[in-house]
Amino acid sequence: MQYWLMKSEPDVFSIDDLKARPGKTEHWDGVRNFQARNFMQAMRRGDLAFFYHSSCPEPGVAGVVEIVREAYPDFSAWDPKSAYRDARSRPDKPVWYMVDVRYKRKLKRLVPLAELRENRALARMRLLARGNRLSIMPVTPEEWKAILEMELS
DNA sequence: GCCAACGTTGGC
DNA sequence: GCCAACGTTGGC
Repeated sequence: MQYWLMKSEPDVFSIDDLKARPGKTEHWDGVRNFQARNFMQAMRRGDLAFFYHSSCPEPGVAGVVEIVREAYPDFSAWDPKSAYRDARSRPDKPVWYMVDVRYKRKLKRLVPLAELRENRALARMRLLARGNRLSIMPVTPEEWKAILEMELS
């Protein structure tokens, strides 16, 4: 079992949007970065991920989701109406992949990025590394635990 | 294979 | 809106 963090802009898709979804499940499309894609392909059913809100007034960890379907081709890449369209990826030769996630819960409060930066237990967390732009990344069990503790403080 | 130019991410 | 940092592209 592995832990992950997945970024989403809440204006586009928030933890509340996921919660409101039929079956509380959604496919995580639109990842167009190779490193992030590779991490998604390493995800396994049952893995847990933090749902992180980015590019918004208060960025931070908003909730927990479960991976319920492992990587499969991201069909938005060949949807002419999609903003994520990428002609390099085709049904017979997909380049981009997505997973399905299911809502588990919202944290009791949003744990803001600013607080994560203050927690010495997270000093080496990938999310906090200088210039980090990855939208999908692994989280260590220690980091996972530390963030869940912050939820209650 | 190098690397400059460009586009994007994302915090502030 | 600004800008630092990074990934990608494309000329050579």
